[in-house]
Amino acid sequence: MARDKAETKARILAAVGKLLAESGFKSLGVNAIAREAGVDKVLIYRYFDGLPMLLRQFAQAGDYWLTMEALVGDESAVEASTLTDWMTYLLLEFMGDLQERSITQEILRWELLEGNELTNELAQVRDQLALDSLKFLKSKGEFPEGQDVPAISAVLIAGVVYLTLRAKIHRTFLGIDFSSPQGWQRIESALASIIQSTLQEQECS
Amino acid sequence: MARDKAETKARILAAVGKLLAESGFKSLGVNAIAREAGVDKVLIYRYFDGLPMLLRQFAQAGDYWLTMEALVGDESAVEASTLTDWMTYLLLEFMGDLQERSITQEILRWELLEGNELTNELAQVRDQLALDSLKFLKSKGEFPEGQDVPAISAVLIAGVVYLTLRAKIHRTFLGIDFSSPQGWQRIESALASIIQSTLQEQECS
DNA sequence: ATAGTTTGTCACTGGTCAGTGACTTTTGTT
DNA sequence: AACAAAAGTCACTGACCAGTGACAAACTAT
Repeated sequence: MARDKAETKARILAAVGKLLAESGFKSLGVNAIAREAGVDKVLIYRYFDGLPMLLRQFAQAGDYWLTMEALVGDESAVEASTLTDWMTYLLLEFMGDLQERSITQEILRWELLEGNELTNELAQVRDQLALDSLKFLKSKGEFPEGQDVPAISAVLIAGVVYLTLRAKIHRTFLGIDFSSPQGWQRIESALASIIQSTLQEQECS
Repeated sequence: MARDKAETKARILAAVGKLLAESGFKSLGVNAIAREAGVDKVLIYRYFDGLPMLLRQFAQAGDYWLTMEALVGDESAVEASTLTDWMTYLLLEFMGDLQERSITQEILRWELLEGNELTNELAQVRDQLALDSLKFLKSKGEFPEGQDVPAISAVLIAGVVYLTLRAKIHRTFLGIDFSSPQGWQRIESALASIIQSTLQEQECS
């Protein structure tokens, strides 16, 4: 092997991503990483000072969520006018994006079992994204009185995350089939419907 | 130790529950179970034919969810009249109950990583409970047209499960503090509000 | 070119794990 | 009392794991 420290470090970092995406965090150990990278494990200790520091470094390179920029960078391209439209748009985009991100899903699974360098980093960026989204939404229209929009968002996002994580393991949940686009279609409609009903001002009792 | 096969089997099963509740499924191995039960591990193979069969047996003794009976056994004791009231009542009871069930939570975590004897059993009972609930709700009032109540329920239940599992590991989610009763209060209100808005017939446009 | 440092290889320790075979002790049956 | 089956003990294998120390090869600065 060519003696190239930078290259070796890159291979190790890449191996972390590949293992996470393909086999999950369960099998993410020093030995497995070294094997995957085709590198001696002692280099992990030498270059990264152990697994925790390696994970921290991996986290920093992270690109685990879409950004507000990518979401609404060009507002005019999005067909949404009302607060309801925007919130629906953001949540469905978030869901679609999450489904594509194997690594992010894996870190979210991890987060349910223990906190570590990776999950903390991910959680921080996620919360920031949610905060930005809420601020953005506020600019699109006043939140209805008496509705705790952050709490409602938390419930819906939590639901989306759970369904996404679970769908990778089990086909169905509560009788809904998540192996078919129809199942996801029902969830999308349900989300849209919930947002619409909940955010709409109730002028008549 | 007294030579009592039945007693020994009971100790082993009890050890599974204790380990699950206290240390999670990660540490649930043959060695750990035998150690916890104060029993030689070879007996696990002799009496249960290995870990998978032991888990299956553990699952059958299961009492992992509340039953419809316990929920609405005495309907007159519940202050709920409308469909909305009932659905809110069921979901909040479900949430409160889940928070108390360490073993169930642990199996739900497990379910997000892999399927096994325990998670399959749990999922089956859970789905049956949800089905019964929906049937019960239907007896309390027609579902509003154009609303996919099962899908909406799935989203809300998924959200509740995710928030419950996550709260055991991290204090906050999207800025909401789940270590305080106030945080959970906000979630409860949000759920009630979502159900109310979504199920309510919209007579005025 | 030579000395020192960096890069990478290798072999090892001590620990945990699942699983098995051989053993002793108790119990119940005849 | 004798014997067989059941209950429980013990010691071991082979595999994997994290982490470390000793070493060889290559590059660099003098």
